[in-house]
Amino acid sequence: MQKSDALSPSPEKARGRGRPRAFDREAALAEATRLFWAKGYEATSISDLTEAMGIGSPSLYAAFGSKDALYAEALDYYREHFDAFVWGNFHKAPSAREAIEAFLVDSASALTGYVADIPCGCMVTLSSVGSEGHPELGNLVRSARASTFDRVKQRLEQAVAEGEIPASTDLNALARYVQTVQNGMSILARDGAECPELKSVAEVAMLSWDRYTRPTQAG
Amino acid sequence: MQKSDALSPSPEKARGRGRPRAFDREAALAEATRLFWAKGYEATSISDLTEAMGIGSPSLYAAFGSKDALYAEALDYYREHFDAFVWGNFHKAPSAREAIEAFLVDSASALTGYVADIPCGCMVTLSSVGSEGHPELGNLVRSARASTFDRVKQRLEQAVAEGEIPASTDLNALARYVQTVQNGMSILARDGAECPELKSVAEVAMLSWDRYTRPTQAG
DNA sequence: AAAATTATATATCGATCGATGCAAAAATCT
DNA sequence: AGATTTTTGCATCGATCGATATATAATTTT
Repeated sequence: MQKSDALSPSPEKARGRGRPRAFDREAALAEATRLFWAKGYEATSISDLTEAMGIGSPSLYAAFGSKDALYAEALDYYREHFDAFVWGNFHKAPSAREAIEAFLVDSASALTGYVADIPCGCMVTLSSVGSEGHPELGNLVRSARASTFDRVKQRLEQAVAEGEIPASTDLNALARYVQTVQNGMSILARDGAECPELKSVAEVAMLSWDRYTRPTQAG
Repeated sequence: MQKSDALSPSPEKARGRGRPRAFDREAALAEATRLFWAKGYEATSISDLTEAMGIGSPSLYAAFGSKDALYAEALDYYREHFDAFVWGNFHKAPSAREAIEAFLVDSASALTGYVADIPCGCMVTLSSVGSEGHPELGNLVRSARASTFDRVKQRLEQAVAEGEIPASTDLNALARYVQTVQNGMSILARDGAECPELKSVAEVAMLSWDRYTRPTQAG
């Protein structure tokens, strides 16, 4: 008579001592992700997390193991649930130019919170984890940051193969450039830049693309 | 007989008028700046600071007041001693285009530590102070970040006044773009990007300038 | 319904955080 | 010289950090 598939959440929170009901792990992870995203790893304390999740610290440790492990899971959650805001149209675009433009324009929207009720800036880009004291998490976020470059460069290679851009193009320089612009957007977004402002940045940035992918000017 | 006039700030070795065994305040501030720069505000503890400075915590508090105040002084020290690496040629350039190009190219050198033995990335750009818990310092670094935009935009306005670029140019978009590229460079530099890589980014970025400052294509 | 299981809340752990009180020690002033 | 001044090193403060042991209560099994 009880199916109890491990997640039958009730939004009501039981206040009694003891065991009110198994908390919703997914919802708690979502809260943790938002908190880490908005405040960063070090600035987010266990107290902050347990308060936002509505659970006690033993439940947190039983469910996620440690603060580090929770952050790692939050990173996965972030990439799984929010990357589409930035990369969705990129992957659907028929040409590299449209893909890059979609990536930058959609980044402008996503990073400023115009597409959903989310913190400003990219959780991965703005994470300062790894500067000291957390080498494992540092490698994690660094590799996450590197994936932006990888995706862009891979798309550029495809564009070369398809003849969209000249084979003589310096794909590393171009991909680093795109990565640089998108990274910079996160910082501006965190400081309060608005979506239209960043969209204009994206448009200006694309002018370099047009120029750079046409080495011999042939108007 | 004694040269200490008891109320003029010692110009040279910063020898306190009391006990000469007093530590070198300037050198200590330099160490603190480097530490904050490399590790960030929250990740740098008082213990880290006192160890690097070679003093005890009471001396630190007597000399600087608090961790916050020390960070504020470190920011001043940073701007006073290292901004020239990035802005020196910008201010000397005869045209806005050369100024912007110098700014981006010199940023590539400075942010990757090619001009001196300094941490990678910009202390101001990468500072996550203000995300939570330190509103005063947050405003400080935010305004410091805003100064990049202000300087660039002011130079663009001058360029319009001098007829270097069309009056119809969207200076906000262009200045935000330059700011975005330079901010992004800091993140790449922190992740280990090399100087030549960022210089190529600067060159690609300048292609947008050439295109954007010529609204009616007249190649 | 009683027993066994499970996950919670309370309370607290040692370590470290930023910040200070105190007395010893060194240099200037008288 | 001695008295005063001032910084330092040692020790420690209360608060908070991340993490855990214990006890209790709701759920599951028998």
